[in-house]
Amino acid sequence: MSGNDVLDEVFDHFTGQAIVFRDREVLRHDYVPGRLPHREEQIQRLGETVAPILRGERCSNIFIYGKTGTGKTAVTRHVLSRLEVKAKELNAPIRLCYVNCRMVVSEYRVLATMCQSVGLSVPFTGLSAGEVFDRFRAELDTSKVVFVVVLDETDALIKARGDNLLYELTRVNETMNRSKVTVIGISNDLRLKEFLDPRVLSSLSEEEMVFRPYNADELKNILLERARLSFNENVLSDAALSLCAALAAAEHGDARRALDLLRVAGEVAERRGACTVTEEHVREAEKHIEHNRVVEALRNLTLHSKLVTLSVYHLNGKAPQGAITGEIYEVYNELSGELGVTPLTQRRLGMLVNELDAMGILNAKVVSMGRYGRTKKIRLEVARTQIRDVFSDDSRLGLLVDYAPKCLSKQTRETNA
DNA sequence: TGTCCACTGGAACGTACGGCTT
DNA sequence: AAGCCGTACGTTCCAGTGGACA
Repeated sequence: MSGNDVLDEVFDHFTGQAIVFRDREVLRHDYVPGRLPHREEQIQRLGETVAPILRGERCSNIFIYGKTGTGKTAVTRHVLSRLEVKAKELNAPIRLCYVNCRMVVSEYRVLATMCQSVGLSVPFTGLSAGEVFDRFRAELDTSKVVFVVVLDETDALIKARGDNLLYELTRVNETMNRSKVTVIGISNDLRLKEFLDPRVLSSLSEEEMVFRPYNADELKNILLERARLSFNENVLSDAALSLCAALAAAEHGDARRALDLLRVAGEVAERRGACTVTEEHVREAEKHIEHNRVVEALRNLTLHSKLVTLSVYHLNGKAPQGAITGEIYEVYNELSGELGVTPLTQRRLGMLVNELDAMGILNAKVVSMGRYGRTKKIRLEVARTQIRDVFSDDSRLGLLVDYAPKCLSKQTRETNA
């Protein structure tokens, strides 16, 4: 059979029978459903808080905490979109601006996005943040309007750049005559308060909301609701749905994760030509998602981070219980030499290890070896085969996957002696 | 009980780069 | 063209530290 025949078969199979999905878009993260089960209380509370805006008054700043997939963003978007509609009906002047600080990670870009939403275009770079802020304030104050800015994943911005922007935003109302600004901060990190200046904290948290994680039953209801819209009738087995809910509930009640599992399980079933989505498809989906996450993360690492990972890979081959920073630096130096790259300092390597730890590629734990100092014990957190697969495809690193570091054989000889 | 190792991790600073304003 | 600015990525310096060992 030629390549074209194979493809024809694949495509025919896919288009001929849309058995599984009715509308898979409903399962995507950015889909805002009409109803948000188990968040009625939060919707009402947020609604009550922002309602004064409809009378042209500024409402309290709001800070929303909760882990990923607890519905913070969905509730906020839902309430604000209704607010916007109502404001239009009543002719109340409002402007909404939504910024995801993980995507828009610098203070400057956040300001630029805010400028955009008041119809002010600013250059990509070249101005100081202060200048952009002044322009934003001046433009906003040319008319009487309530400006609501939602800073989603604020924790990302604050950890990277500090709370200067938030400080400015909370004080901006003092210097404007006509317009008013309200800030809605959303954070995945409940400990964010520790990073904030007390002055910022007090004015930002005029109103505080905490979103508890969903439990398995609640997740099941959410999934049921979405499944009705996204799957065809009688396709999804109850067992598969319950499993998605249970797996996501075990992982801090993340609805996003549950929806991902459901979508991918549907796709697995579709690919296999199955008529129903079963528990087995969900298990398969779980593996699939994790595998993709790791492969993507490994592929996108910088050269030095890849070299560090590879050094841990080589060391863990000899000592699975974990290698210490000094050893890793030695192997890393040798690998860099093989590639003809200037190695980074040990200090920098320490930071790269921390980053890899945060990404879940490595596991680093500070340990004290008493008389023999304090260091980090570092292990690979992903399967060795995954490292092999991804790095073997890399044009530069491919050769180093099977390379035997000289400093390692020396160490082994010493321990044997 | 004090010493001392092998680091950790904070802070300040350096450099290169793209891109704006004047 | 000069002077800034933000960003990314890195270096240098150094105080601090947990706990085995003498």
